[in-house]
Amino acid sequence: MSAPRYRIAPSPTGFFHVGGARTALFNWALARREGGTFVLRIEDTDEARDRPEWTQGIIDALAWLGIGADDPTFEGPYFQSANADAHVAAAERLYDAGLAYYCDLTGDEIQARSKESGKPGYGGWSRDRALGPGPGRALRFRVPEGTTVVRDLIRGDVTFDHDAIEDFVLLRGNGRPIFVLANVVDDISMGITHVVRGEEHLPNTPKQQLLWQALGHEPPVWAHVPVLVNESRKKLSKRRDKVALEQYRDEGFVAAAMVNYLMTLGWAPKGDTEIVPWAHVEAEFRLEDVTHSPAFFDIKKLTAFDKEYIKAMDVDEFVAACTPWIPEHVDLSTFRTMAPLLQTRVATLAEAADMVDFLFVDDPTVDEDAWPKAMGADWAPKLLDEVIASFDSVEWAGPVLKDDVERIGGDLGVKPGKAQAPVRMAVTGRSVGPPLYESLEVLGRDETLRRLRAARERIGV
RNA sequence: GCCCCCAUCGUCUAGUGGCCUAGGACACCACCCUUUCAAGGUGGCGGCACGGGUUCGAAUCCCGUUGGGGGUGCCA
Repeated sequence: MSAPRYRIAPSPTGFFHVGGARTALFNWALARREGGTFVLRIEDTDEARDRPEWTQGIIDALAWLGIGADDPTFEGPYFQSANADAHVAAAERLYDAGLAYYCDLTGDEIQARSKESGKPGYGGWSRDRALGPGPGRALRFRVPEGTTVVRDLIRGDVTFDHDAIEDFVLLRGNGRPIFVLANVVDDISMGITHVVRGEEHLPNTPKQQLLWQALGHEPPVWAHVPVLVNESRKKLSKRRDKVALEQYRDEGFVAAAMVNYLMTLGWAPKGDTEIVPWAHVEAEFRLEDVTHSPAFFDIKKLTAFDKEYIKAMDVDEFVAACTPWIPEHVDLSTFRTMAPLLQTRVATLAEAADMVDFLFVDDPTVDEDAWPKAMGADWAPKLLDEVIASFDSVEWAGPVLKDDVERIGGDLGVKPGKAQAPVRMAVTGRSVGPPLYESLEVLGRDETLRRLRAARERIGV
């Protein structure tokens, strides 16, 4: 048997759907392991052709996931529209062979007839009228009697009665091919052997299989993966759900985490951990093991995966990954010394710079809601006064500063956890953040004292 | 309406007739640790939709019910 060829056929709509991303990953894993190829075919439309950035967006999104154009496994992108002549030619071949016929009924007429007869849909009105091609006439496929069995690698054999399949349109009245036709013709001409796609395509599969056979080819191996749903178990939609892969990328999710998480939707690696490297996925993933039921795309769990991946990075890797979100005014070497403290604290790469931004601005932005709680205690002014006095001359090292603040707090009858609060608020402007004394060490004596004095002044007497 | 798919903790899943007193992960809760927040550690909560079969034995096989989802255009 020759090398398998997998494909995805996304329609460019301005963003890449996370569900499409998962399907791509499934195909990619298989193609790589089996020494096959992975074909990207854009199901483009007139509108999309005027917007090359949409197609580029898909390519960029795939590249982010690690599905790269520089890998010989990858092929494409191809464009459906480039093959339009072949689609029409195939349709005409079917007409010549008597497997399709022309029909002059309009949509309104079909509806009227359906209403009159009480039977929904197109009733095969023009089947035997022997109409030739002509303006406004659509070419319909003559669905034969019988049944079609779709052999699905995930779902097993699914039987469809032809009675329930209409004589569907191949060419529109204007002569342009319809999606199903184009899809099959392209799959055939590109030598696709495996069609792994979303479950929503399963009901249309018998039509495609019929077309494969009518065109004289053995149908490919089918596999329909469960859809991704939202919290109300509806298919993820652009309108109400966060489905654009690009959005997660821009918010600072780690690509490897996204890849790993997406793979666990409908499939699970053996063992007690779901956090597994791609190499493991590539070696272990089997379509036969894919779940049958829809999966909820859970951002909370994605976030948990992201934290794991961020924690596991080495420092340089982490700093490099954060770079796109680090503003100009941030000193990179200072950021790097703080980095290990951030890695256990941030959920996304974008949060890191923000968490230590107080180190790099003239004055920290004060969280006014948190201020009263941190500064309101009656011992707070006194503590600040003594800390200021002591910090003026104490050795400037984190552990020393810690002992100092805790000693002063202790003298006032305040526990270590509470004692640091006013200092933290004064210096960082917030009640939560990275470890305080390490931050002070990095900030330096002069700036720390300046901020402490400013805060003390704000409290007044 | 018709067709198709699906059904294990809140969520993602393991489970392919005895290993199941149904396992893990995320989330949640509690405690420990602790300079805030995290991280880490320990423990807890929580599920086979329902009803019939088949079988010595069913989460697992069959049938039905209910529930959910998808498809059904001269859309892609």
